[in-house]
Amino acid sequence: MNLKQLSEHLGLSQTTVSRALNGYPEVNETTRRRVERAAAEGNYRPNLRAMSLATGKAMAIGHVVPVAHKNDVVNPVFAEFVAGASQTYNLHGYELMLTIAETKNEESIYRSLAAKRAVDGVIVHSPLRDDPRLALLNEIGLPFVVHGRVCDSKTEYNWIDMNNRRAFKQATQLLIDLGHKKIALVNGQETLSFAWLRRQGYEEAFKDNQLEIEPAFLSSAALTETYGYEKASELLALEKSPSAFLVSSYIVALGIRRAISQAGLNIGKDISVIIHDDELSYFDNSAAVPQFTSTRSSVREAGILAAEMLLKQIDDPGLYPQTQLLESHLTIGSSTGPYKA
Amino acid sequence: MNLKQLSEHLGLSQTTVSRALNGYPEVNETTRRRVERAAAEGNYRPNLRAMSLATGKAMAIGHVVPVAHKNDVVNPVFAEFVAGASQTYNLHGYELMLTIAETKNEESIYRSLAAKRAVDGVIVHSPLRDDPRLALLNEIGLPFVVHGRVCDSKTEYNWIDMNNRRAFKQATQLLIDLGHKKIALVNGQETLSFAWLRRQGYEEAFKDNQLEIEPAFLSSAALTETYGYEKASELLALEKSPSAFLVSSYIVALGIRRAISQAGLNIGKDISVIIHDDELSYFDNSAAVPQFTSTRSSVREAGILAAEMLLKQIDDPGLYPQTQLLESHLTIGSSTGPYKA
DNA sequence: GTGAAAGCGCTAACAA
DNA sequence: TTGTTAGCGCTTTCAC
Repeated sequence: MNLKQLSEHLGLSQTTVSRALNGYPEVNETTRRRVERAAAEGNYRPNLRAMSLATGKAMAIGHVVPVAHKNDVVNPVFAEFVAGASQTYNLHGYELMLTIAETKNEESIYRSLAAKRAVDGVIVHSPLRDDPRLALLNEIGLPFVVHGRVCDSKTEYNWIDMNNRRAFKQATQLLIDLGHKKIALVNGQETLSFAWLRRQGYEEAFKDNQLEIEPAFLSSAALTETYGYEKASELLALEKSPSAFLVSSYIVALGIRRAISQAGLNIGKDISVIIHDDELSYFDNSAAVPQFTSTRSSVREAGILAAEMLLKQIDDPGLYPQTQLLESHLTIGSSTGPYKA
Repeated sequence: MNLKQLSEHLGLSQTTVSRALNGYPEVNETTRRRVERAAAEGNYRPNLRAMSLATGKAMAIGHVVPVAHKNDVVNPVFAEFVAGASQTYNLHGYELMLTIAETKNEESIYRSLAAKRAVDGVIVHSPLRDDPRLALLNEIGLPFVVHGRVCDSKTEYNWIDMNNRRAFKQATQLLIDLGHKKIALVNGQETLSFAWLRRQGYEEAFKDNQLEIEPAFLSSAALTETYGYEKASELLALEKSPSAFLVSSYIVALGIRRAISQAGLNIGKDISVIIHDDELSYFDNSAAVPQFTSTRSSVREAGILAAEMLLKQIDDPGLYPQTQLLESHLTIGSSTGPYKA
């Protein structure tokens, strides 16, 4: 059923039917009712393509997720974030257009998205500390919101982020409070903003407590199980091995736990582990009462907010730039007393 | 730059330019070159909306991912699968339209996707044992491929799946070969096909070895860390507690490991754990040499194949139905010798 | 309050 | 080999 058929069926013009359905005020209320009923009965939905051709709006938002290498981990947080965004788009009649981009084609993907008029704006995922996409998107004039931050940007832009720096500072502080001094940070690639900020938090806590950082305890790589396993094996074999691990991802943590088991050590007895992932945070120490908190819902919340931000931007370009910093909810009951970050 | 401008610039008709760009054979090769160069220089890309309005093809595929509850885990396999599919779509000029659907609106989402002419076909994720979506999609005539299988379907349909039944049968057999009899299966919700098939594999292995299944060792629920933790704690507190866990997801495994640590047990010494996830599979037993294998790439492969299947279907509806069963690659070196499933 | 008509940017008969 | 013309299904002036 299309507009023409519907209007013929009703004995009205396409114009009137369109106006009735789109909430124009000049339509007679009785007519509107009649039209709405017929539309519902006929299960009429405007053809999206025709609509967007006529209005010049794509009615779609692009999410471009970069993948560095063929088999790299697609950021797992991403799924929840997107779920939130999707919810917002549904509410506003927008579609979500997903593109997985290998870094080499990335520029052409954004350009072609814009040139094809496929989307009205994009969400930028996995920002780098100094991300060339900002300049690119500004150049082609495509509205965007960054999920995360670009640390080294001189220009302003829309972003929404978890407070990674603060979360890791507090997690580190917790371990220090428990008496740990040899804390290994098993981090993501520090060209990525989130990992860089997490490391800063770690370092700040050490500085605040006038403790020295052991360089061998800092590591960063793509967040895979294998990385966690190999790094932890290596560190545990050291003469001066860490008494605690602060881990940037639960996938990595799986590997770390495997190495710890294999070394014959016991988490909570011989060693402490804190996992801090946007999706999942917990503290594991048998001296404590580990209280698990998932932050999953706040990632989804971030997706909702990012999408709203972007739609607002598209609606009213004057709002630029908007920003939001969300706190991570790492709730832990520990032997040092309840801890709330 | 649009077609009109480009053709005026070239002194040709829109038709010729369009034909040249779309590879029609009747175009003079010299003209085609000229057109292609001008198009590249002007960075011309056809407006997707106009194109799809004219052709009647949406040039987009929908991926509809169901989420049962607000904070349910979005299947993590999904990201890799989608990455594969996305790759295929890029190659064929299709877009990937993502929708996160709460089960209650699901029907209307499919209907509206079809009515709005937003997509030419859909990939169905997370199929149930008896999934009402098959009938729905057949009714509205939207081409589809199921990622997974609908066990109880009487009708034929396109699907691609990992061999869950076989993988879990073999994993169970491995544990049995190692001498385990008390094997807990910590599974996903068995209304979902994949979990149901995994359980069948588990049961088959028990039957083959004439072993009795302890009902208390079978559990199924949404795949969360908390579920793993609570279920394992409960089982480990039993008088007759399991000596091995066979786990359907690495997120759940995280919780199980937490419970095992807390119970003062050692994986590989007191207890064995096999995680079998489409994304990630490994066996953890210190008596063995645990050799880790990620099956991540085969999930991506499945995405590629599913997308190809769907595009073929759209191109030629006569091919219906197509199916593919992929084997899980669980490669393990164990004390019983190398094991290849 | 309603309708006629033009146009969004492309493709595809049909003509030449 | 190229061009003319008529749509695709909607929105939106402009006129009534």
